[in-house]
Amino acid sequence: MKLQYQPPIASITVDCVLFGFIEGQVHVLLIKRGSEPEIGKWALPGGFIEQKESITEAASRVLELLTGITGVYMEQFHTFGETERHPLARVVTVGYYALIDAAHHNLKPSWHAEETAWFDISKMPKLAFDHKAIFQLALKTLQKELNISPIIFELLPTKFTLSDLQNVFEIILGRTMDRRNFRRRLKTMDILIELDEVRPGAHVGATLFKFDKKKYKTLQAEGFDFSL
Amino acid sequence: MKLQYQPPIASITVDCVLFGFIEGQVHVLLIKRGSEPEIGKWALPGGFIEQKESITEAASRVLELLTGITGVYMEQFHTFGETERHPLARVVTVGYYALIDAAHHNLKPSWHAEETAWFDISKMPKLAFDHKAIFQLALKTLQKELNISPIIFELLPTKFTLSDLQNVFEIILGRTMDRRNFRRRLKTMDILIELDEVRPGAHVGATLFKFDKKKYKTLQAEGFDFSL
DNA sequence: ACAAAAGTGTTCCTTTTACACCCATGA
DNA sequence: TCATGGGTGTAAAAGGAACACTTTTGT
Repeated sequence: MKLQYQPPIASITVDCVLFGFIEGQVHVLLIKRGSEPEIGKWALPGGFIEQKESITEAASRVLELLTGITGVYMEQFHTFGETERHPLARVVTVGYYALIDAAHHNLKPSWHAEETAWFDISKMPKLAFDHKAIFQLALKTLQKELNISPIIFELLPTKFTLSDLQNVFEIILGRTMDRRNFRRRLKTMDILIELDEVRPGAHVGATLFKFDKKKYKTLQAEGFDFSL
Repeated sequence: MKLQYQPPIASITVDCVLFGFIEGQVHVLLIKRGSEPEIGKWALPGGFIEQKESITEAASRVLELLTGITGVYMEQFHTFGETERHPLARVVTVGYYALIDAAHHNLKPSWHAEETAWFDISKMPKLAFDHKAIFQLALKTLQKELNISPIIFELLPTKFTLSDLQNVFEIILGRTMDRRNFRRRLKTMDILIELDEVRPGAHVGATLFKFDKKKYKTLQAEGFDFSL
C-alpha cells in the first residue's frame, strides 16, 4: 500500500431515511429543498459532514437541524458514490435510516427547509438526485432487518395493541398474516408485557402491550429469529 | 435543505477484505504497508478513490493494483468515518468484502506493496489503523450473509466435495454441524449437481459436486433461506 | 340489529434434531 | 490390520400453516 496521501476530491454528505407510522400507514419524512440545485423538489433530509464530527454524529446533527428531531438511533445502511449522482460536484453520501414513533416527535419548522412532511411510502413524490434509489434501498434493508431484530417496536408508541403490531409488519413486508398464528408466535417469543389496560376502541376494546426490552436483550445474545 | 455546497474536507478511500479458502482454513489477504504512516504494518489492501470513478470501481482498481486480482465481485458493507481513524488527516473509508477461490487467483507482486500474504483468520497479526475493526465487521457481515445467499460457493473451486463445503460453513460460522443432517439439507435445497467424478483422497474417494447457478437463480426470486 | 374489530384451539404436515454403524482405501 | 474419512436412515420433537366462530360495543 505504497500510496501517498491524496487531497480530498469529493464532498461527503449524509442522508436520512426516517420511517414513521401515522394513521395506520408507514410514512417517510421528506423536506422540500430551499436551495439550488433541485430547488423546490422533495428530498431526504441530508447535509454535509463537518471537519470535527464522525459520520454518525453528522447524521444526528443534520436531522435535528432540518427537522428538530433528536435522540433517534440511526443505522447506516449504504454509501452512494456514483460520479454523476450530484449535478454540480462530486458528492458521496452515506445513507442512514431509522424508525420512530412519529406521534412523539414534533417537527420543528426550520429555516433550512422550505417545508417538511411525512409521505405514505406507497405515495411518494418525485425525489431529488438519486434519493429514490436511496429510499428504496433503505426500505429493502429494513425488510431484511425485521427478520432478525425487534427494530419494528421503534415505530410504535410505548403502548400498542397486537393489531397495531401486526399491521406494521404487514405494511412493511407487504403481505398479510393469519391473526391467530401471529398472536401465538408473539406469545411464544415472550417479549411483550401485557398491560392491565384496554384501548377503548370503536368496538370491543383491545388489550395494550409494551415491549420487554430486558427480555429481548437476553435473547439477543443467543441470536434469535424474529421472522414472522 | 438550504445547505450551500461545501468543499471537500475528507479524503475517501476503499478497503477490501478478501476471504479465501486455503488448506482447509479461511484466510484473509493482507499487505505490508510500504509507506508512511504505519509503514511496515500489515493492513487491508486499500487506496484513495479518484475523481472520475465510482466507489465500486475504485475498489476493483485498488485491489488489482495491489494484488493483481481481477474480476472479483465485491460487496460494500460499511463506511468508517471516525475523525481520528487516520493519524495524519481526515480519511473516510468505504469497506468492501469478497470471497474468492484463492487457488485460482494468483497474487502478482506489486511495487505498491512490500509484501502480500494470506493470513488464517484465527491467526491475524496486528493491523494498521482501525483495520482490525473493519475486518471484524466484514466477518460478521459475512456470517449474516451466509444465511440468505449462496455466497459461500465463491470460496470453493468449481468442483468440491460435501465435506469441503461443510468445512467452510463450520469455520466461518464457528460451530460444528452434523454430517448427515448437513448432507440431507443440501440435497433438499437441490442446488448442487453431482458429478461422475471422485476425488482420489487419502482413503475412500469423495464424490465431487458443482454449484447449480441456474437453479439457484430460480429459487432466489422467491427469496429463499440458506441457513444451516 | 348489525357492523366492526378482538379474541381464541386444534389438526395436520413439514422441518429439525439427535444419534451409530459399515465401507473403501492407503499406509 | 488399522487408521482415516466417506457415506447412509430412522424416530421423536418442535414448529409452521391452515382453518371459523364467539364476544363486545358503538351506531
